[in-house]
Amino acid sequence: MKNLEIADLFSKIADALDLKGGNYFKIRAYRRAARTIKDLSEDIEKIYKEGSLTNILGIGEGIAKKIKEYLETGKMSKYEKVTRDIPESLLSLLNIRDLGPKTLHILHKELGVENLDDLKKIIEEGSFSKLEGLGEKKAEKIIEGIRVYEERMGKEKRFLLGEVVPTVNEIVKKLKNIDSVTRVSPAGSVRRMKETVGDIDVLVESNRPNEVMELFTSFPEVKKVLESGETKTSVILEGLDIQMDLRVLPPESYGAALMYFTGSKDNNVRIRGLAQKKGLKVNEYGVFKNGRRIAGKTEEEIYKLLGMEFIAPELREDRGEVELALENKLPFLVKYDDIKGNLHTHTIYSDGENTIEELASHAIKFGYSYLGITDHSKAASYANGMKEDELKKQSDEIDYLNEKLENLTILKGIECDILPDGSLDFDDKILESLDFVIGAIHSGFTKNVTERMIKALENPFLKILAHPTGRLISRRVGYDVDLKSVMAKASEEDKILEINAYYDRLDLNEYNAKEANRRGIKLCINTDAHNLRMFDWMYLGVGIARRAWLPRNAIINTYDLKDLIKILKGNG
DNA sequence: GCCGTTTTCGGCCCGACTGTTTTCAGTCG
Repeated sequence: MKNLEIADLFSKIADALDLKGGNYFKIRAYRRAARTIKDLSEDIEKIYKEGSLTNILGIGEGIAKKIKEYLETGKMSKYEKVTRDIPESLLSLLNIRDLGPKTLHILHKELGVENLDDLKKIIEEGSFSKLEGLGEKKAEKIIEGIRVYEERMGKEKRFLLGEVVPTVNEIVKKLKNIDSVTRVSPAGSVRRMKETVGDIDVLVESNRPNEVMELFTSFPEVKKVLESGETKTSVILEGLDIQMDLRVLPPESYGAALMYFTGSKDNNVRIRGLAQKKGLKVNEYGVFKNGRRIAGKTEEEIYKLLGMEFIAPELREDRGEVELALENKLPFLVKYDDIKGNLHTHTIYSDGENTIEELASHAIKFGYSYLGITDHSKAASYANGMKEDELKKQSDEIDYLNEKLENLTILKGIECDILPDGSLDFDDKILESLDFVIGAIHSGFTKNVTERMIKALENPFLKILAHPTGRLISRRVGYDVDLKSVMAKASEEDKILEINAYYDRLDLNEYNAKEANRRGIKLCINTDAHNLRMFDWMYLGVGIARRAWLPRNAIINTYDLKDLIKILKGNG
């Protein structure tokens, strides 16, 4: 897949043009194309060969031609032309906060800055502040920007969604406790449930913004205040060292502001353009007609006024959702409380921290009607995998508990290792005695993974394939696997793929989940819980499913027990 | 560079905060 390479080229073209003071809209078009291509789930080469590049929103004749050139020759003359006189070391300086294209262009032209060392030097020497329009304060801001930039080695720092949500919830709770605050909501990529986020946006409804800002900036969680005005305050938080932007707006604007600060940027641009054609103006204060506000209290009334369906935050990425909303054709998404059970959990029988009974009472607290117990099989020695006799003992315990429990059914499952030869870790006879079998690869990540998965999927008792790519977002790319072939097999054999909701896995990711659904493959959202706290991750998995536009019936653990068993037993 | 149910040309979202300024440009989201 050359998607990322190509996206990167367009992104650099945009940066280079930006630096040279090129046409704003042209730059925006390149940036948008870069983002779109980066987000594509399909191989761009395949799309090119089908001749359907220009069917993609934001890719027209010009950009399609450049993609064609790159795919056929390995070069993109436009890129080479615009970056000829701009070293890459200069372009990357655009990632420094408070140092934008205009300033960098001047520094390059007037003082010959080409890289980070040059930049540091001219600031130290004082020649920076001598330039017109630049002063000491600006220099200080850029020095701070350089510090952060170096810490991140020039890369954009992203945080795992699951990593920041507890902090967000904590701060939201505190903001709600402020007297003059009537509504609070996370916005931005946190609200859109992106698997990684760059910063935290929170929106507050209040008629006393100054009071809110003052209280907020004195929270112990706040490490440093970057800027603070009447409607917007930016800070760096303790611990995660993440930027958080707080916005405060009055009730009549809260919905408009929520919509705007939720984004995405591309979605906003599209909505505002749409409004403009209808003779309306949309900003974070409301919808205006001839200067008069006609909506803004809630997102719902704004969408309605614009003649479109409500768009769930998870869909707001400008991937065609605006067009569908106008035609009332948005998918009916799976909801967070549609989930009726967790089907991948571990107990003290293998590497979990809790007993079956403890998990069961926790599942009841979640309002679940079933719970799948799936401890590791014997090959998973690192995880204290179960031998045959332990599995039997566990089975007896589950029978006993099921007699006792009224509102929950415990299902007998196993997370069975897929061995190096693609066979499963227990005999078919044992597997047959269980309610369902999850297959998983836990060793040999680079050894014939595709073949092993395909062979395992042929086993009639394996129903669910766990964490199909094996990735850990922050730590490893995952198995060396041809997911397309695995999906083809899963579709043929009527098997289920897991969305593992553990916050560092989120595997399948949203793109793969969408592809699986397109192929008619059913999915299952599990938390892979090793303790009670890990049940909480379920909402992350549902977030992925919603971002993948999945309807409820694509997810088997939204089904009633009766229908679920039919599927797990292969009669569904 | 992209795009079109008034348009194949002429538009392209809109505002907050800061610093260096006396009215605005740059940066960010």
